[in-house]
Amino acid sequence: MKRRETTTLDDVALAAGVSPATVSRCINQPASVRAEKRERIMNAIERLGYVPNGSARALASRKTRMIGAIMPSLDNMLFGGPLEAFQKEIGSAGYTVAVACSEYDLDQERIHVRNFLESQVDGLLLVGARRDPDIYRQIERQGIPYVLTWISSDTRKDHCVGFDNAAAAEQLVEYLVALGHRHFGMISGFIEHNDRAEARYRGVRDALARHGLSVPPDQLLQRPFDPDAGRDAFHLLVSAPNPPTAILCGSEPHAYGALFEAKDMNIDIPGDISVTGFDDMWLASQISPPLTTVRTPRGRMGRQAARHLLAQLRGERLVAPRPIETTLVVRKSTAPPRPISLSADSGFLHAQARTSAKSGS
Amino acid sequence: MKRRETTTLDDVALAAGVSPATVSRCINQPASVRAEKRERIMNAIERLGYVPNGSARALASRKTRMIGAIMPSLDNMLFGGPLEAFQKEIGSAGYTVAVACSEYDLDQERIHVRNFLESQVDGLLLVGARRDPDIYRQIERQGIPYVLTWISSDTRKDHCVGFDNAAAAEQLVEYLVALGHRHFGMISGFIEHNDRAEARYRGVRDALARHGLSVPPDQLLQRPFDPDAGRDAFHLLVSAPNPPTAILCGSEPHAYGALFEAKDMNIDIPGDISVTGFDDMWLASQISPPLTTVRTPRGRMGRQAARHLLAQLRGERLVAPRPIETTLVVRKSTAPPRPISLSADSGFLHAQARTSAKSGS
DNA sequence: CTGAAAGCGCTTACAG
DNA sequence: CTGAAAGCGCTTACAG
Repeated sequence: MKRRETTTLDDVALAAGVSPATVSRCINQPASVRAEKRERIMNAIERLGYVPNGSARALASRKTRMIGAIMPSLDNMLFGGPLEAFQKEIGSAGYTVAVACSEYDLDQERIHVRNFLESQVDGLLLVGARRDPDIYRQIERQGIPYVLTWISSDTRKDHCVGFDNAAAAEQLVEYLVALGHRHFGMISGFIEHNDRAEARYRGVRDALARHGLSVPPDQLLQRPFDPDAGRDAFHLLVSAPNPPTAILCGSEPHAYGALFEAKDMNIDIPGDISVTGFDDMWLASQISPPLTTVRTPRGRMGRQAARHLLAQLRGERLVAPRPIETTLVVRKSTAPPRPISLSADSGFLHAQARTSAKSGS
Repeated sequence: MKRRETTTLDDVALAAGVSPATVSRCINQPASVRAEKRERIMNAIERLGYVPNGSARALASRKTRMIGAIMPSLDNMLFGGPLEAFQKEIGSAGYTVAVACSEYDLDQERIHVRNFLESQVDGLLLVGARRDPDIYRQIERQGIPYVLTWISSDTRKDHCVGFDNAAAAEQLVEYLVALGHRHFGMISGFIEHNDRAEARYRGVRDALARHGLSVPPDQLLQRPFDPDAGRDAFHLLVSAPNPPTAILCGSEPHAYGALFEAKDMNIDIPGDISVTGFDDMWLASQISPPLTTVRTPRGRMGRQAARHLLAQLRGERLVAPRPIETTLVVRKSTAPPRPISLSADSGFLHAQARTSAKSGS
C-alpha cells in the first residue's frame, strides 16, 4: 500500500490562490462566491481531480446525507420495488440510502438500527411499527427523523406511510362472504412479530365475526412468505377432513404456491376452492387462474415515504400522512362455493352446519 | 431544534476516570485494556448511552466500513437475492452496504460511483465490466477495492465474480440444435450498454455459427427485462411470416412473458414452439410448461463477491476468481420442432431450406 | 497497559 | 464576498 496523496480542500485552495473557506463555500453554495474566483476554483478542482471527503464533511456539518433503510427481505420481489422508488425519490434530493435486511427478525433489526445510528444516518426507513419501545427511544434520543412503512397504525401515526392492512383484508372477506362462502382457511405470515401479518389476520377475523363466522384455529396456518410454503400450507388445508371453501392468503407468494399446488393436486380453482392473494404483484394477473386479490400501491408508498422523510429533514412539522388506499381486484380465482346455491339463505344454513360441526371439535 | 447534548467519547472517559485514548482502545480492541478498567468503561458507556460517532471514526481511521453497491435494478427479482446474500456475508464482517440503482443506465451509474467515492466507501460492488474506463481510473485513483459481478470477463478478470454468460447461452443453443431446431428467434436485453446481454447474444450467435445457422436480424428483439416486454416480443416473433421454431430468451422475465402470451394466443409450448429462459428463478419450475433454462447460482455469486471484496479489504493479493458454473436445466418448454422428424438429416434439410429462404430476404 | 498530543479534512460563526 | 481560526469526535503513533 503506497501512501496515496489524497488531494484535499487545502490543496485546491492553494492551487486557486484562495482560502479553504472559500473553496468550501464554492462547493456548497456556489452563488456566494464571486464568479471569477469560482471559475479559478472549479478549474483547480478539475485539474487536481479533487473529491471531497464525505467523512470530514459529515463530521464538521453534522450531516451525512445518508438514509438507513431496514427491510425484512430483499429476495421476495415485495420490498425491492418500493425500496427502489424510495431511493429514487430521496436520491434526487441528494441522499444516499444504505440498506440492511432483518429477515423478519426483530433482534436483527435492532442491531441494524444501532449500526445506522452509529453511522450517523440522517434518517431511517423501517417496515412496520411494532418493535421494542427501547428502539424508538434510541432513535428519538439522537433526534433523527424516521418513517414507518407498510402500515397506517395509530400508535405512531405521524410516522406511518402505508395502507390499512386490516381494512384491506376485510374487503376480501366481505367479497367472499357475499359470494356465499362460510368456511374459511387462511395462510398467513407469522403473526407474532409482524404487525402487517397480524393486521391482515385481524381484519379477516373481525370481518368474519360480523357474519358470525370464523377461521377455525387449525385452518390458520402461519408460514414464511414464499411460494413453497404456500404450496405446503394449501395441501394441508385441503387435505383436512372438512376443508374450507375459500382460502385467504396473507401474502401473494402464498397464493401463487396455493395455485400451483392446486394444479398438481387436480383441484379446480375456483370451482372447488376459492383462493385470494394480497398485494397484486405482476404475477397475479398472469398466473392461471388470474388471482383475485387486493392491490396495495407500493411504488406510491415508497415515494410518499421519501417525501415524508424529506419533509422532516427540512424541519417541517410532522403531519400524519393519510393511509394509502387499497382496492379489491376481482379476477378468476374466486367463485361461489359448491354446491352452487343461488339463495343466500340456503347457502348460509349449509355453511352454518359445517362451521358449527367444525368449531365443536 | 433544541441543542442535543450528544455524549462523546470524552464524556465517557471523564465518567470512567480514564483517558479518551483508553476508551477508544476499549471499544476497538478490548483485549488491550485491563479488565478492571474495561468494566468501568463499559459501565460508563452503558450509563451514558454512548453511541460512537461513525463520521469522526471514519475521518480519523480513514475507514468507513461501508460498501457501495450499484445495481441495475432492485425491482425485478433478479438482483435482490444476490444483493441480500452479499450484504449478509459482508455484514457479518462488520460492513454496511449502501445501494443505488442505475436503471441499466451507465450515466446514472457513473454519478453513483462518484457519490460513493465521495462517501469514502471502503469498497464497491458493480454489475458487469463494461463501462467508461475513466470510471475505473477514478476508483483506482482512490485505491479502493471493487468487485464486478454477473460476468467472468477477461478485461479485468481479477475483479470478476460471476459466470460465463456466453458459454451458458451456448449450452442452450447446443441443446436446441441437437433437438433438431434450425430456425431461431431471440428476445434479448439491450445489448449495447449491457455486457451480460451482449455476452449471451454472442454465445447464441457463435454456437449457431458452428452449425452454419444464425438468428435473422429481424428475429433478434431487444427489450427491457420484464414479462410484458417478453409478451410483446413473443407476439411479434411468432406473427412473422416465417416464425422461428425455437425462441431463446436472454432473461427469464422475457420467457415468462412469452409463455403467458403463448397461452393467450393458443400456441402450444413446446408443441408449436420451444422457449428457453436464463437464470432459473423460482418461477421457472412452477410455470406451465416448466421452463427449460440455464441455472445461474446467484446466491453463491453474492457470497463469493463479498468474500472476494473482503480479501482485498484485508490487503490480500488479488487472485482471479474462477467462473461460477452454470447448468442446463431441461424441463418441458422445449421439444423437437414440428414436423417431428426422427431422422436428424431430414429435419436438418427441412430447416436449411427455411433458413436460406430467410437469409436470402 | 496507558496518556498526552497531534491530526484526520472539512464547515462555520465571526470579523472584516 | 472573503479569510483566520476554532472545532466537529474520533484514532494513533509515540513515550512511558
